[in-house]
Amino acid sequence: MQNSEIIVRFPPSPTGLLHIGNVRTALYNWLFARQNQGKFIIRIEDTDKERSKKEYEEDMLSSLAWLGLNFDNESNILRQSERGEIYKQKIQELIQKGVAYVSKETEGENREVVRFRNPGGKIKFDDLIRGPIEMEVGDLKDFIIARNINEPVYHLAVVVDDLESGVTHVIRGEDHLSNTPRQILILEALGGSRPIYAHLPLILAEDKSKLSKRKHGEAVSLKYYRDKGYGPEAIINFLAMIGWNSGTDQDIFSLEELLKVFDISKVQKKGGIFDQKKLRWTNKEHMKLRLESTNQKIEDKIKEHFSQTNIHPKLIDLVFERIEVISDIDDLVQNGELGYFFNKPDLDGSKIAWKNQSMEDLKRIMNQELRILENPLENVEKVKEELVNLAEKEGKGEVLWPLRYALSGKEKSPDPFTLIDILGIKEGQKRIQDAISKI
RNA sequence: GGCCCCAUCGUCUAUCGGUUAGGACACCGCCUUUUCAAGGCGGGAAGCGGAGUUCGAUUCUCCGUGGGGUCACCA
Repeated sequence: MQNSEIIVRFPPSPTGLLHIGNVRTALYNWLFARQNQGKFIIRIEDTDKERSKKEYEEDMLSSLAWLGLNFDNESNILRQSERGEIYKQKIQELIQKGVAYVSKETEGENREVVRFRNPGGKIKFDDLIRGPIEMEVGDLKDFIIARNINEPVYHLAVVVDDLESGVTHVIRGEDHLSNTPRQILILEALGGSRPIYAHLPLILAEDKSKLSKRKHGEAVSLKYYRDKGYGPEAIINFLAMIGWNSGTDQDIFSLEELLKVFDISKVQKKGGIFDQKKLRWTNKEHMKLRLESTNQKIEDKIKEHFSQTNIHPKLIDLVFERIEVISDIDDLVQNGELGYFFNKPDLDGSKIAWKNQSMEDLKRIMNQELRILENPLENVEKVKEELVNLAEKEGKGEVLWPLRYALSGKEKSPDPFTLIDILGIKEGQKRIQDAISKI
C-alpha cells in the first residue's frame, strides 16, 4: 500500500445561499476525510463574475463553521477568481500541446473562445457508488474550456485546481456525473492522473425533482432551517440518513457517532426525498439530547414575544412538549396558545360551563374553587390537593373544565394545575373572579 | 429527443438466492386524560411488468415500463 494521503474537497459556488444538498455533500466529504485521516479542503468557485457575491461566500464559510465541518485550508482558501494566471498558463499549455485551440466564433459577437479538441471515443471510469460507468464523449463536440485566453470555464478550473490540490477523491452530486468525461479529458491532457469519483444520489423535493430554489423556494437553503431554529446536529443527522444508513436500527447519530459508522460504499444509488416531517422529528430527538441549551433557546424565544424577565421553568417544560423546532413557538404565539400566560384572557361567558352544567351549579363550584385558592396557606400543592378532592366529589369535567377555561380562556390548554403553578395563586384568583362575574 | 443514472410500505431504508419481507418517519386506532400536548400499546401499508438463470428469486441477467439527471461562453 502506498502511503498517499486522502484529499477531498468541497467547492461551492457563491452564487446563492448554501444549498441543503450541498450540505450533505460537504458532510460526506468531511466524514470521508476525517475517517481516513485525510484532508478536507474548501474552494470557492467564483469564476462567474456576474453572479458570484462575497456575502454568499461568507454564508458558505459561516455555515460550515456552524455545522462543525472544519476544513484544513483555513489560511489558504482557494478562490478561482484569484487564480487567473494559473488558468491562463494551463490554457496555453493545452493550446501548445495541440489539444485545444482558439476558435473564432462566427455567431453573435466576434469573439475568440478556447475549445478542447474532442478525441471522440468512450470514457470509462469506476464510480465508488455506482460502479463502472462508460460514456460516449463524441457528442460533446469541441467543448469550450475558456471564454477567452484569460477566462476559464468551470471544467478547466475544476481540473486545474483539483490537480494542484492533489485531490484524490471527488465526492459530489450525481448532477455532475455527465461532467466527468470532459473533466477526465482535460485532466489527462494536462498529464494528471484521475481521482476516484463518487457521485452521490440527489436530494429530491416531494415532486421527485431536484431540489432547486427556482422551483422549491427558500426551503432549499441551509439558512432557512438555521433561521427556524433547527440545530446543526439534527440537520447533519437527517441529511446523513438520506441515502445512507448504518445498517442498524439506530436513527439518531451525533457527528462523532457518524464518524465511527459512516461508510461511503453503503451510500444509496437512488435519489432521496427531503422529508420535512422526518427532519422535524430528528430535530426534536436532538433537542431532547441537549435539554439545557434547548431550554435556554425556548426561554429566549419566549422573551422575544413577551417582554418578561422571569419565565417559569414549568412554562418552558410545557412549551418543550409542544414543539419540534424552536420556530414552532412563533406559531404557538400566533395561535394564542401562549399569550394567556402573560395577559389576562378574554373570557366568553358561554364557554365556561362544562357540557350540560347548569349556571347555578357552575357558579357554586367556581365559588368553591375561589375559596380554595384563597386558602391562607397559599401553597400550590395544598391547593391542587383540594381541587382534586373537589373534582372527585363534584365531577371532574364540572370542576376542571371551568377552572381551566377561566385560567386560560382557551378550549385547549395545559391542565389547570400546571396553569395555576405558572400563573401563581394570586393571578388564579383574579381570573376565577373574572370568570364568575361573566356567568 | 441524445447520453447517463435509478427502481422494496406514502417517505428514508434492512435484506449480501430460501425471511410470517424487518425498522424508523408519517398516518390510523386504543389506553391515559376535563381539553390540548406528551406518554404507553396496537394497526394498516412495499418487492413496477415480462422473459430467462436456478430446486428456489425482492435479490443474478436481459427487455420493457416508469422516474430522475444532464445536454451553457452557470457552476
